[in-house]
Amino acid sequence: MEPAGGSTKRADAVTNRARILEVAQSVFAECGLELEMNEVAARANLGVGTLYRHFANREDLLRAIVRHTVDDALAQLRSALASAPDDPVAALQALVFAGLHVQQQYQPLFAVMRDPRLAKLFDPSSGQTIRTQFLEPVRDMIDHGIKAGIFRDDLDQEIAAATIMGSFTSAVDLLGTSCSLDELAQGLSQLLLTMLTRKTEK
Amino acid sequence: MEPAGGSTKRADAVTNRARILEVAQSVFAECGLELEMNEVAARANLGVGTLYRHFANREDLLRAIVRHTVDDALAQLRSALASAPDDPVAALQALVFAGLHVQQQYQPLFAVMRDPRLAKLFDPSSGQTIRTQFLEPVRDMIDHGIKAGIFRDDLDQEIAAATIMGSFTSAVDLLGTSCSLDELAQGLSQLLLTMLTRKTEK
Amino acid sequence: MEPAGGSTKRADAVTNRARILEVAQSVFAECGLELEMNEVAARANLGVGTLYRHFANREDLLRAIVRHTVDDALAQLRSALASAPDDPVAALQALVFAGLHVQQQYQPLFAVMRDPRLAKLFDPSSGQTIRTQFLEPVRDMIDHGIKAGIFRDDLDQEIAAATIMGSFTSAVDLLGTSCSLDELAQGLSQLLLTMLTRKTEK
Amino acid sequence: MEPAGGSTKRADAVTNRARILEVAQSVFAECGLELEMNEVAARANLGVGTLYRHFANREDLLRAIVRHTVDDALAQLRSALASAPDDPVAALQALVFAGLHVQQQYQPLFAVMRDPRLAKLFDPSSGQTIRTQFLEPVRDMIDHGIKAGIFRDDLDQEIAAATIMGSFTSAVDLLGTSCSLDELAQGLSQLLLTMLTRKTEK
DNA sequence: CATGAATGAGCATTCATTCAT
DNA sequence: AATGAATGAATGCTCATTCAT
Repeated sequence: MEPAGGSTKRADAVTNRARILEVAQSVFAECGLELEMNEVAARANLGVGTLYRHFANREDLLRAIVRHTVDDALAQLRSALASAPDDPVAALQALVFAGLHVQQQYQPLFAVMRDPRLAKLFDPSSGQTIRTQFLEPVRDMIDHGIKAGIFRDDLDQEIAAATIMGSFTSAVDLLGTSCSLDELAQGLSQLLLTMLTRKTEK
Repeated sequence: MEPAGGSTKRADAVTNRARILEVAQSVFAECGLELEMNEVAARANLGVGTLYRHFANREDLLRAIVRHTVDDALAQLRSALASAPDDPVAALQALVFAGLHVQQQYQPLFAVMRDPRLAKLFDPSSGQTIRTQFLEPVRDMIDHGIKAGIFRDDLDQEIAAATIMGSFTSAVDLLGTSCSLDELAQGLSQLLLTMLTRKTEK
Repeated sequence: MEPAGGSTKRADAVTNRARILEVAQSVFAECGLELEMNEVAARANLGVGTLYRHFANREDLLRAIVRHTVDDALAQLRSALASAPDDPVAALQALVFAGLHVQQQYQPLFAVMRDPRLAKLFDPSSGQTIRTQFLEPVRDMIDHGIKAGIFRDDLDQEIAAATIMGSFTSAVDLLGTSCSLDELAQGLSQLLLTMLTRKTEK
Repeated sequence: MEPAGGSTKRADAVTNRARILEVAQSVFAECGLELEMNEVAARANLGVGTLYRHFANREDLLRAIVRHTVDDALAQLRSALASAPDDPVAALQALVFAGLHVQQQYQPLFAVMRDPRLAKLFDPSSGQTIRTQFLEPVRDMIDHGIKAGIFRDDLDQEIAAATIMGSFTSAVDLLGTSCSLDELAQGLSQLLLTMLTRKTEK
């Protein structure tokens, strides 16, 4: 069994957890919650036992995958917003692009995010929380835009935020194969701007 | 095992498939893709054997459930649109309400609609197709609105349709527990109208 | 797969539980608490699934074996006592014989009876109770003998009962291979009588 | 992993086997035959690898535990007898006390002594032999008592010895929780003396 | 035709043992 | 010599599917 890095085995042990998580994520992408421990182990070129050394059980691994993915996705969204802190329109465009990108990158995971069984893996409370987390950056963006006087101030921010997040998902799911991500981002940004911006005088 | 209803077996047999499907749908609502054949049979007051007389295997049953659900959901959307054929704004409102309703009614199914496992049950192509079907009624509505001169004519109809469909899902998923469906429908209709209608002169 | 009885399969189902229990008991005799479900199934010429139809899990089966054995053993002891209700000496002799017989018959089970893990299979309370049950018939016998004026009335009945039960176990365990059961019963009866009976005048 | 004691490794190595055995015995006391190599190693503050340097495999370790325990138990019994070489009654009392003590101290081991699984660890023959060893000191004691003219000379010494040994086990198992060891020793000594001593003139 | 007992492949998990460091 | 990460065979249990009744 040759560790990918080619370095010594002992040194590998240190990074093994990360490697497993990486492999597991790709298995998850194919199999969803039906991810099999044997499959993960085989693809990681590890014995099952080694898997269990790093993750106490299947649910633990699943949780780790979700957390890892969600953390990364949120980081990408926040980083996009941070790139244009003073320009709400640019912020929206950056968010749309990042949102579509994340959606595409992690499509299989988000595809399973609404599965009731996924909720059971987390505290009953946090089940709702996971998806709700994604509203936060969007809400922030809307808030900034309103305060800057660029976005309409009669928006129901919750509903607007949910709609925006949902648009990323459906755009990639339904149109992702027929358009490029850039085209999608263009069109969607424009649409959402129409929705968010003040009506300018004719 | 005697059929619970007490009606004659013969009469039952005629409608058995429909009854099973109904039961199966409710089992699916609880268990999602983890639906068990024994469970369905038991709740339908049938032996497993009889279940297999109507559906060759689990995947078959799952496919039938999905088709049945999708058909019903589409019918509800179309019927909503049909209720206001000449008033684009009313049509949108009706569609929003129907969309949220359907989303809530069939949440477990739609929650799993993008699951990689579900996709495997259909032709690789039709997986995309199923979800794409839902765009059609929305596209129709937009089209009518544009032709009636009420909706903006510079819309990317595809993207708008996807956004609208997506908004139903996220609204129910993310806000469904904190608002009533009616409140949601109100707020969402307004938001989407802002997005769709022509800018009126100040 | 030919059912032992030669009767129809359906009819077998009725008696299957008993057959499994019988087989399981003999597997238990060899393997003790490490009894394997596969082993039991194989020896019963049944699939594992069938085993699980009759016993929800390994512990359930183990419990059933213990209960079955204990019940039978106790019945044998009580029946021996009942055979000489009015003659304490004959009752002791009958008890000794039955005790040795039961001990030999179920040696492997009793060998495991003190295992702490066995206790965990039952209510924490009944853990002690199982073995304690065996004291009852012995105590009864002693009591009768004392009331009949045949046995010494200065006996600590608890300790005497425990000693008698213990003598069955050690006699069979330690001497069972070198003496016949009858010889053992002879010798042991005499010894225990010496212990129990009043000292007669010289 | 540094040995906990902080002493030098070299010095540890010398006594390692003894230390491991001690630890293993205490693990065995808790887990019985389910003793785990990792558990033993961890409690001995050693890597598993080191454990395997001293005991070729689990069975080896188990055998060593049994031998060690049996040796100690026998030594305690013999030492008790040696404390009253000229007084058969005192010898019995000492033996009873030592027997109960040993039984309590090593209850988990003796509880499992007849387990079929344990038997497999030894030559088919020695399984019997181990337990038979315990008869020897008891037989000696009886013999002395008879020769001293204190004990009855019509005793079947084998059966008497087995009964005495068995009484230790059952007394502790069945009554150990409700009486103190001293009370038990008192009562049991008296009972066994009744059994062993000559009938004195009225 | 309906039934449900039987089947057994499949999966999560454990733990004795090995061996590169 | 000591270590403990890695291994994978083994085991309990589930559930889709079959088929004798």
